[in-house]
Amino acid sequence: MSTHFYQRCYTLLEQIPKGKVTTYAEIAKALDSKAYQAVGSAMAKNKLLIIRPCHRVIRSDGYIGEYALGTDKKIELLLQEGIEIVDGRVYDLNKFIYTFKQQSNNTL
DNA sequence: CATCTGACACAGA
DNA sequence: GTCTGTGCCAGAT
Repeated sequence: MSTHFYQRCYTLLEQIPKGKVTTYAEIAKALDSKAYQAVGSAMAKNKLLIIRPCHRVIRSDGYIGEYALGTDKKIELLLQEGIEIVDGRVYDLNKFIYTFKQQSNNTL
């Protein structure tokens, strides 16, 4: 797989602790890119969605967004993680949001 | 609240 | 190798 970009997305996915969620934009920014949509595409293209907890990735609006197994399934999974979801969106996104640290070689 | 445009990476022709 | 279309989106109007 030469999809180096996608691989990075999957790697960041594993960085998300259980009970926490993140947004596509956050992942994109963590990759120093603005391809938030490409990040989502990585999840969709991912066949290991069972292994890769892509369900912990939601939209910046706080809404769950789409999911390969269906939005309802994604919500169910998040509920099991302990995320409070109301009316198809996270009640307190900022409460469960997880931001990636700058793991890049920041040699300032 | 609904709608349109913008930005980026990947797949197909 | 280049062009077009699209996608688990984001932000502004």
